[in-house]
Amino acid sequence: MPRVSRDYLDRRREEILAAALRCFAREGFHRTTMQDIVAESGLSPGALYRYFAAKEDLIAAIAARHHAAELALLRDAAERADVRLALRALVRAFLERLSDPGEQEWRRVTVQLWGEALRSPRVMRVVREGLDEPLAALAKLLRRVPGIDANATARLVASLFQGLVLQQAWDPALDVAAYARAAESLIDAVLGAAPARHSALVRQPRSRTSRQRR
Amino acid sequence: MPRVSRDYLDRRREEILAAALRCFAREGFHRTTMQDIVAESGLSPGALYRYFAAKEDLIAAIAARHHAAELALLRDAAERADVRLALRALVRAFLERLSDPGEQEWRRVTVQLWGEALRSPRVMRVVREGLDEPLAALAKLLRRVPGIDANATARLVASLFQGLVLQQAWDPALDVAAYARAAESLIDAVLGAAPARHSALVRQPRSRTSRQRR
Amino acid sequence: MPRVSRDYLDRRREEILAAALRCFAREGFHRTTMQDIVAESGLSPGALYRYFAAKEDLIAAIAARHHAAELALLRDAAERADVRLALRALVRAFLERLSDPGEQEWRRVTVQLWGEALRSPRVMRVVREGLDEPLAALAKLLRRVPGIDANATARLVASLFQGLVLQQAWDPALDVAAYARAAESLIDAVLGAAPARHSALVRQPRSRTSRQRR
Amino acid sequence: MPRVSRDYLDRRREEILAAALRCFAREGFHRTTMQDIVAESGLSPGALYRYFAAKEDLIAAIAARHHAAELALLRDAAERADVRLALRALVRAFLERLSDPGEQEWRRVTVQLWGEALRSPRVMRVVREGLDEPLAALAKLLRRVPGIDANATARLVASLFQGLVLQQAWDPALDVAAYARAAESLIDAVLGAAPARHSALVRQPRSRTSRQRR
DNA sequence: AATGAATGAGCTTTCATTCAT
DNA sequence: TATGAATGAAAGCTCATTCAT
Repeated sequence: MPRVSRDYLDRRREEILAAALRCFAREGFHRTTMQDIVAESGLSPGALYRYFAAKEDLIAAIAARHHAAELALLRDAAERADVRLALRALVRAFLERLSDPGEQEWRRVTVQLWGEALRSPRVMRVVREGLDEPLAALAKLLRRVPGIDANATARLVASLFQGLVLQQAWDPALDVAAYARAAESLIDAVLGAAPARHSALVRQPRSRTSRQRR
Repeated sequence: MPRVSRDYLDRRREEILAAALRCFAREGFHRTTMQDIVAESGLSPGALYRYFAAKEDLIAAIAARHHAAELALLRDAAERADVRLALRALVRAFLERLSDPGEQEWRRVTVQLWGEALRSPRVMRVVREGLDEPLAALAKLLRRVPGIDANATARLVASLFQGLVLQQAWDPALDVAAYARAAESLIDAVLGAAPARHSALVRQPRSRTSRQRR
Repeated sequence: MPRVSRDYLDRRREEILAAALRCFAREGFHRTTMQDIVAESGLSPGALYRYFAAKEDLIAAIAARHHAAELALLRDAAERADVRLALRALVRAFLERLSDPGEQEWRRVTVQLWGEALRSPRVMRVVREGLDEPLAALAKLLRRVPGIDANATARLVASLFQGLVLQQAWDPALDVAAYARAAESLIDAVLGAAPARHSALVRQPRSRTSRQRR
Repeated sequence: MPRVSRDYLDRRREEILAAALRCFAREGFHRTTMQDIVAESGLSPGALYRYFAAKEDLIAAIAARHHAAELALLRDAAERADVRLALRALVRAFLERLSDPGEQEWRRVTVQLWGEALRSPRVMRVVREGLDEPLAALAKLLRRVPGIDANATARLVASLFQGLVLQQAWDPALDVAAYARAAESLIDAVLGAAPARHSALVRQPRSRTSRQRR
């Protein structure tokens, strides 16, 4: 019989994940100590361990949360009837996310997750699910396009997003909008049609400030 | 006046890097201890530290070596007169590398490097050089294609390779050849021509066995 | 909100300092390992580091404690109206301390501190405070004596104590009482009066056994 | 049958000791590595070890050299017929040494030696000889003064010198000349005579520059 | 005699996790 | 439930010394 409401517990959980995310983005998984997260979250070590039994659980939970959001975004875009419009919506949605400074922390952590998956079967499971489901959704969409290998092409599309995440993590001043425009041209070319107008792409707030990460 | 030849020293250095690479691929940077590398290399800690003053130096040296090889591969392909042939040669060369089981360790380490760069300015420097030079070479090549943003498109191409490395690291059974074929179709589409025959792509030695690492 | 009382924490701290003192006296700063202190204190390394973040902190804390006690002793003696009586009280108090076998460890550590100060700005600060305050108190006292350089003479007096500490550390069988008597004669001579009776000087428990430490 | 002259060997030995002294003065015994001395002396480790079989041998050799010079200085002064003149000559000679910047390194090392003696029986032996012989010479001199404890007073005099060395090591800007004057007044008082003129005391080159030793 | 690469025990410090209160 | 002091294995790295050349 819980002494506090389920809701309260969930909120605490979210706070911890948010604190952990900030730490991981700032210092990396391995340089972040549980004490750092304890300090960032304002909890005590004992309290923290009631919610997450190990450091790796934090990593996995963050990854799961992350991928759920991405899959939602993808499904949302993929519902469109027209393949081209769907892909374009996807590019635009993704670009919007990348431009959100609040999401930058996710980005940095994502890249670390990729490497971490190679070490931890636990993280690998989450990360692969995070890729497989989007791949399936993309492939389903692309199967409507004749003359292409839908599965392989889905992977190409995934690569375009992964590469962008990576390159932007390394260089936050990267011109995301130009990348997106080029990606749309590419999509148009593949879909074998005249390029559509790039109506109203979100403008990339290119922060030209020196990006240093000590 | 050194007691041993320059050559001997260089060989030792290479042996150490090879030992470190094996360890990093197996256990990850952070789970690999210097003792692990010492054991793997058959040296003593003191000897190891004569060659590399810190663990991070090993990481950076491995990255540098890695990128030099990749750049060479890229330059080699890019010297072809025809853009399409150059890109195709590049895809093929890359695919061959990926198929080489001896290179699998590099792949796994590469993905870790990506995350590590976010934490270590030292590694970031090496990693960015490892991207910037290929990007410049690709952009130079793509500038010959009218109507595209050469720089952004170069990044797209880089993404295709990065995504492939990542996806293959996660799943060594990935059908690299299918990915390559789809990439070539994509290139053809962008270059605005009828797809060429995929004459003799290297066959991917698909190991279908599930690989688990504790 | 600490789980244990402030008092408990303070006691632990003192225990650690006492353990460290024993180790330092026995083996010297540099030959004493943190593991030695851990073993001597009965704590774990982690616990030790909760109280003192570095080995040097232990040294500095011991020095500070030491000097506070000495300053108190000096101030106590210096409050006497008569200069001669004050100096004599000081000599006597000091002699008593030196005779206390419980203080022998402090002595041995003191001498090491002197050298350590030359290397560590941290220790130097503590050590200089430990000299400057007594010097000021002595000079203040000596300013009442006409015809002498109070500051320089204060340093002479300090030297008499320092030399005694040093010589006794090297030879615990040293005849401290004889040294003290000679010092009192010297003080009498300087103060330009007939030597007073050496009423009741504490007897030095001369351990004549040769002490060897490996 | 030596391949090189005895003289050559001796010169090498001296060079090594000089290099070691510089290192010890700069970094302290324990922070100085044999590699530091190797670098400072321009030799190789192997060569260094032909002359001194262990680090401690260097320390002991430096101490022995040091004390021989001091004893000579003392004997030189003590030869005088008049006790007062002898002591005054001693003070003056000592003061000159202290003022010599070339000797500052010895001073810093001396203080470390004092602590080191407590750890190393080897060093203790040298250090005690370095005190006992001067004490004997001083006591012999002071036995001519009636009504004093020659041995204890010899120790007082030694303390005056030890304290000066210590205090100057901590603060090179210390007014050595004032200290010497006060010491002479003290001697005069003890010898029961009117203070003599302080004719030509060596001037202390008071460097008021900030004395920092990192 | 000299060289300098190599040795390897041992150092200080860290940190994920536990558990008495 | 929450607290935070405690644990202790293990990490990265150093350095006095040796010895094959």
